[in-house]
Amino acid sequence: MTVTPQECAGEVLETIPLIMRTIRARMRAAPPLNLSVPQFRTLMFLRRHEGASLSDAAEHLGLSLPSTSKLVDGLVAHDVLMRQPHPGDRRRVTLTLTAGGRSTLRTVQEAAQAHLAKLLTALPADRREVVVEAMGALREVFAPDRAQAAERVGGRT
Amino acid sequence: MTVTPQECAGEVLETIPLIMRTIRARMRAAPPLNLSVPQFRTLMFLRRHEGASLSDAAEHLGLSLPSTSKLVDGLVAHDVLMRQPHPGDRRRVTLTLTAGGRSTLRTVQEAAQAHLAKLLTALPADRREVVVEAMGALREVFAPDRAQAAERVGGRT
DNA sequence: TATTGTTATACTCTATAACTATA
DNA sequence: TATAGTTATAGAGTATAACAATA
Repeated sequence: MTVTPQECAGEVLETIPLIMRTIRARMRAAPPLNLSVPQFRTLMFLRRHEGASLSDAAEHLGLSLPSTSKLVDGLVAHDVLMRQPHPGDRRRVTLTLTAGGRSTLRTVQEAAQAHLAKLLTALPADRREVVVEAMGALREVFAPDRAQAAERVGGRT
Repeated sequence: MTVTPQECAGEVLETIPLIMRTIRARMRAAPPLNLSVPQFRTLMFLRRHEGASLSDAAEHLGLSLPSTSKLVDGLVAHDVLMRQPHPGDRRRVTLTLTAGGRSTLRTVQEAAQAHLAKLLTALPADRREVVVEAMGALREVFAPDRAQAAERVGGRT
């Protein structure tokens, strides 16, 4: 069976928003902080890129600078993120997770991942493998710079 | 290689928002109407379910009734959707695409799908097949009622 | 009383345009 | 002049709570 790009695109268009809905709902429901998906992604990025600038974050997130700035406003207001002056270039800001932010992120990530994992137990292992392979392929297509395997919390030990 | 649910969940959590970002951006950029993803999904649903009620749409979309009502407000304002009284139960509304809405939806869907398809040509056919299989598996998990193959526009002929 | 939908209110997400401060 | 970021403005998405109309 040969799958055309059009067919593949149709499946993606049908399926991704559906999954997104579940991810969003779970993220918002996860204590201790009701993070939105963009907020979560911002924290994930900053955990991997300590002290990144606003522009760095905007580029990674695929958002405009004003949107990113506002996103950061919210995170700072919730005390999970710090905006600090950049030593050496006073136009820049340096973004860093607070200790609480680090802990919140860990908790929320584990909760969201655990919830998805629970749903995914409905699939046999070989179909989960297909899903993992597909996710890799899609990251190559949609974000060639981030095509490596995702971070694994609670994965094989 | 055995893939644990946790690993699989991590990959999904990393990848889906990324793809979603691209889908959203393309949808908003597609003439003749800058549809949001929820607006697009609403129209897709109503094309398949002529004359559905607001509650039907809300359930399919996974949204609250007030959110759905507001979503419909916007679509009606753009003349792509009609709200009509339900004959026989005056509490209900009957949602129907306008002729323009039908045409707009077709155009936007084809444009979005074509854009994704173009990106997906970067994958060899066997990896696209893996993606299609994975989408099917994920729909089974996240929307058991909609696990059939997606509608295909421009697929194999 | 239960169901269907809308209004009120309050956040977040997102963009473009205009602006400030620094290099 | 170019770069980094913020503020102003605007529209969409989303929820809960309160309400209105109909069954």
